[in-house]
Amino acid sequence: MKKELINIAIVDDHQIIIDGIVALLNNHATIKIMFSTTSPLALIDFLKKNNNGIDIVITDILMPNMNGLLLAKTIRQEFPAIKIIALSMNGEGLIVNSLIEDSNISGYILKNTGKTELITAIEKISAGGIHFSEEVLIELTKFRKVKEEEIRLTHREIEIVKLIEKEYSNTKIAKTLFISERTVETHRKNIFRKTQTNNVIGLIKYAYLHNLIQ
Amino acid sequence: MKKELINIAIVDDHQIIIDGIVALLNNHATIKIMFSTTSPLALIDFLKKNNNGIDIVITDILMPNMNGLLLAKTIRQEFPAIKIIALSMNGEGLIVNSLIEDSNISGYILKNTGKTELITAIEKISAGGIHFSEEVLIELTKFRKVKEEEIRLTHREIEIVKLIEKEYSNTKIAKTLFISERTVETHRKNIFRKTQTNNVIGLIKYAYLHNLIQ
DNA sequence: TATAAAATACCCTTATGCGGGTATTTTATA
DNA sequence: TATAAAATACCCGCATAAGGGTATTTTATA
Repeated sequence: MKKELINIAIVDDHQIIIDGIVALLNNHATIKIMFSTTSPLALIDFLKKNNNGIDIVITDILMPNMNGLLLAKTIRQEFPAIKIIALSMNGEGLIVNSLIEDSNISGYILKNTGKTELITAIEKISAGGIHFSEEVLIELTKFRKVKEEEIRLTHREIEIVKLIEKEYSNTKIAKTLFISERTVETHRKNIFRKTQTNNVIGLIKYAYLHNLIQ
Repeated sequence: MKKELINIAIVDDHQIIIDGIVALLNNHATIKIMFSTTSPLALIDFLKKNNNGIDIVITDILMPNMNGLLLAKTIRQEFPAIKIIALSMNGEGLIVNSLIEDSNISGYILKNTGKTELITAIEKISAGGIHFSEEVLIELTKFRKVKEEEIRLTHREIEIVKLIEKEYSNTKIAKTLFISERTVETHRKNIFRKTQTNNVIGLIKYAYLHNLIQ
């Protein structure tokens, strides 16, 4: 027995985007918006209390508090039948990758694509398919290549990167970690080698890019 | 003779937000959306060719190509009768301030506010009033305080900051700008003094924070 | 056109970073 | 418990950054 309506829940920390999506999707006969919220936790609560037929969750992936990534993982674990569409401002390489690898999302669309693509995505995904914005696919292949060559930093190394980012000198890092300045220098050298950088600026950019900091 | 309809044009680089706003405003009897585009330049073109009664322009303020700030200034100069509502993801202190000081915008609303506030804002502004989201007002007073202590970097200094961020050494910066390495060192010293930093990392963080880069 | 601001350039010294090594001890893990 | 990985620590040396000055020329702007 096939369901007629596609039931949707929306999470986005920008109320106006929710209002917008609601307004434009409600005109479609096959789509029904059951729930919308600015709080990912509120969605989880809703699903737990009242999981009456939500098919697809549309979620922003850059939200404060609990980010879209965590939300996607939670939904995946607790409500595996629900499909997820990530909605994003841009194709953030790292997040895209995490979402697809760890959360098994079904779709990823950028906010700069129009309502037509959104509806197409919803219908494809509801039918069991997947949908990714073209830009996302491009970003993804770019990122995958980088990742293969990526060497992981050790805990100690990450610790030191964080102190470098806090503008600590080698001397201060040594004092903070109760180790010799020579050791700090060694770690620093290894970090540069692994990250393929050769100065602090390159390193800090790498750290921000790979989310080593924050 | 009072006009019944409020004629609106929308600029936002995210098509989905345009679709959303269009969808939710078109239900209102007093509001008519005359034009919408992802390109600020397209709006200027439209206004020049066909300035038939646009009352309010709703514009995103963080757009590529020509930013909302420039758009606001242009509209102010060339079509002073048109009122501007800035639409933003967050209350970016610097931009908020510039918009209000230099562009005389009539309203500033955040995207995390709902459709009710948007409509209220439009109606208030159409009647000759102003409307700012509460968060924006808070951000504004905070920023005003900071700004008093803030010293502006010169064009040359910003140029050099950008090269530092590109991991250029003083020697390379000197060669790139066809100036002496001594001059670069002087600029660097002045930059550190002005930004109240004392190493490249602090400087780069400052630059990112104050949007000197990109 | 007078004045201020910006851009240019030099002097000096000390501190720190960065790159090349090698080597030992500690901690995981197969 | 054997082996690898990680963390520790030292050597040397050069290059560069950073902090303290002063001073001239160029460019805006009132």
